[in-house]
Amino acid sequence: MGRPRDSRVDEAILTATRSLLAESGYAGLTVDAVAERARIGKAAIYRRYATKQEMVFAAAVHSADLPPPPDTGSLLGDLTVLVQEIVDHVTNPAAAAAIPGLLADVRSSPELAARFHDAFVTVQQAGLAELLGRAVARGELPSSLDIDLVHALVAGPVFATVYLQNRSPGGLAEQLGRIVTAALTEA
Amino acid sequence: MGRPRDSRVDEAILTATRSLLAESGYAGLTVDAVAERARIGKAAIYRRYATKQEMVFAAAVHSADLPPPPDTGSLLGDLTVLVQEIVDHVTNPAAAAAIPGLLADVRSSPELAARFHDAFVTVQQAGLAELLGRAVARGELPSSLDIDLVHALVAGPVFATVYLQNRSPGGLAEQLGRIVTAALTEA
DNA sequence: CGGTTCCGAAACTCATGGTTTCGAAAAGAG
DNA sequence: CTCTTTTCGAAACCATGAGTTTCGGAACCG
Repeated sequence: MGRPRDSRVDEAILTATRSLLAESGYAGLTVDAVAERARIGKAAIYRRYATKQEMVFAAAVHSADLPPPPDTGSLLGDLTVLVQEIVDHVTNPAAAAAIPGLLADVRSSPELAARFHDAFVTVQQAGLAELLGRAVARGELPSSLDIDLVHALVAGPVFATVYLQNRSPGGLAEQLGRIVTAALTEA
Repeated sequence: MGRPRDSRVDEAILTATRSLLAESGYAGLTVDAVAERARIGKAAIYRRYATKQEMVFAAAVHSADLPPPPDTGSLLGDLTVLVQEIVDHVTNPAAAAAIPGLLADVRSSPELAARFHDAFVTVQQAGLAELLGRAVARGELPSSLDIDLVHALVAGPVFATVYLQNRSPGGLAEQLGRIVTAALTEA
């Protein structure tokens, strides 16, 4: 009942948020600037998102339409592709600007923390679990695997390279794919 | 010349900042609250630190008086101890609250970024380089090592466990020590 | 049509980072 | 011992930005 939301407004908000994230970073992003760039009123934003964080989350993370888990036929190949996907997501300009800020804000909001975990960590771990399951089925790996540990081993170095060392992760996918494969098969 | 700074004020600021970080987190920390808890004026804070970020940095990171690089006699032992030191630093309540926030703010301030990198990344890498040098001298490792990669391999999973997965890193030091040792010696 | 919800625009509140001012106290310089 | 400088706590002050509300008007459902 009543006038329905205009989906072009939805899209304009997300697009403006992404471009401003890339331009000004997370700290420099203001809701007024998003409204101005999207040529809409602030009320239209707050009708959709309760907080700035939710808006950023929707623009930079929720849109992480993860590709289906790859099947290259080998653990090494699968892992390398998965790492590359994480690298690609994390180096996308909007996401790169948003993720550290969200990671910080998440610590004062269990609500946002749960969403972020579902959309980011759980999704990555699901892809990883699938890929590891195939390796187990092929006999490449034993079935007793600590998925949290393997995920930390895969995603952690990407984060450290990009956010701690502030380096470009070129070539990291291949190196990390080899190392993790070796670590898992040698265990 | 003139009245010197009162070192008790210095200490009161840092102590108040640490306790408030642990209580309210980074987002909930206000400069007025620090001044009130330390029973000082805000001017005394801004006389010492240009921004809230610098204050937090001084309270939570700069105080990371890193222990000297351990020498346990083996690469496995040394790496395990180093990882445990990183885990301890990162799980200290004040630092745990501060680090994600600083990591986010760093991205809009090259000034702060450089300081953070020096006090955090460079320090960890120096300890790591020393430890690896000993292993090379003992013949445990070849001399061609990518220190950035090894650092990402060591620090990354700790970050992923604590900040992404939001889990307690108990037992991680031993597991990670074994895995990285294996990865380096099998390469 | 009538009621409800949307729209952009703009005004508003409130919290907070950061600056400045105040009178007073502490200390080095001469 | 006195003058000058810098500190001290306290409080007023300013600017920004998140979030709310109000407005006149338009779009849609029943």
